[in-house]
Amino acid sequence: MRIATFNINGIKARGDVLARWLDESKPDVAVLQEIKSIDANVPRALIEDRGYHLETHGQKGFNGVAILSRTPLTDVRRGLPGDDGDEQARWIEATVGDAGGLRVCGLYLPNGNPAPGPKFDYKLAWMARMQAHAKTLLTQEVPLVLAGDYNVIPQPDDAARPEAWAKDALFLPESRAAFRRLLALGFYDAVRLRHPESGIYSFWDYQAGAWSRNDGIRIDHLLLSPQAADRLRDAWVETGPRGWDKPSDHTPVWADLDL
DNA sequence: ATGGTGGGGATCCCA
Repeated sequence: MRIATFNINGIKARGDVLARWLDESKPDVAVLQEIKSIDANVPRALIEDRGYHLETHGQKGFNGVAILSRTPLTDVRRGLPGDDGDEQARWIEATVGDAGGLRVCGLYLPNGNPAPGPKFDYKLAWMARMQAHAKTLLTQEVPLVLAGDYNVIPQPDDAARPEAWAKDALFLPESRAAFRRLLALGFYDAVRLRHPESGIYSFWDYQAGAWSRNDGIRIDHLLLSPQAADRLRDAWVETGPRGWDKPSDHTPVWADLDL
C-alpha cells in the first residue's frame, strides 16, 4: 500500500492539480494539509468520484487537514489532544482497514515564525503535545504513520542553503531538538531511511525562482512506528507536481508499505 | 538590505 502526504496550499484553488495527481499517482491513502477550507466547501465530489473515502478537519481561511483512502476510514479523531482551547485545525487521524490495521495521522505542524515570539512558543508547545500523543499511540504496537508538513528541517543536508534558514523557526535548534525527541520515541523517518543522500527536498518557495534554482528544503515527512518500518518497501519524494501549472509550493512525499 | 509570490477573504493575515 502506497501512502502519500501532500501540502496542497488551498484545496479549492488546487482542484486541477489534485485531480491530476490522484489520477496519475493513485495513492491508496493520502493526507492533505493546508486545505484552507471549511468542511462544507471541500470539493468532495472531485475526490469521491475517483473512488476515495474522505475525512476532513477544516477551518476557515487557514490550516485544515484531510485523509483520503480507497478503503473505508474508521475511528476518526479530529484535533491534537492536550489543549482544549486550541482552535487550529492541524491534526486528523483514522484507521485504514480492519482494527489492528494501519493507523494514519495527518498533521500540519505550526510554522512558528517569527521566532522568538508567541507563534514560536505555540509551535514548541504543539510539538510537546504531539510527542505526548505519539508516545500513547505507540503503546498500541500497530503499524502507525505520522505523515504531514512538519515545518521542521531536520538536518543541514535537508536544505539547499542551510545558512539561509539559520534564524528561521523551521531550522532553529529548539525545533530540530523537538523533532529529534519525536524520533527518539522509536519512529523512523521513511525518506531518510531509503535516501541517505543530500538534495532531497519537498518544498520550494514561490518567490525568487526557488524551484528553478532547486533552492528547496525537506519539511514534509512520514514517521513510521517500528511495526510500520518493518513493512517499509520504499520511500521517495515525487517532485513532478511542483512543476505543474498553478502548483502548490510543496510536493508529495511517499512511503510504500507491505500491507 | 530589500523584495520577491501565492491563497483566502476582506481591504490584511499567513506562509
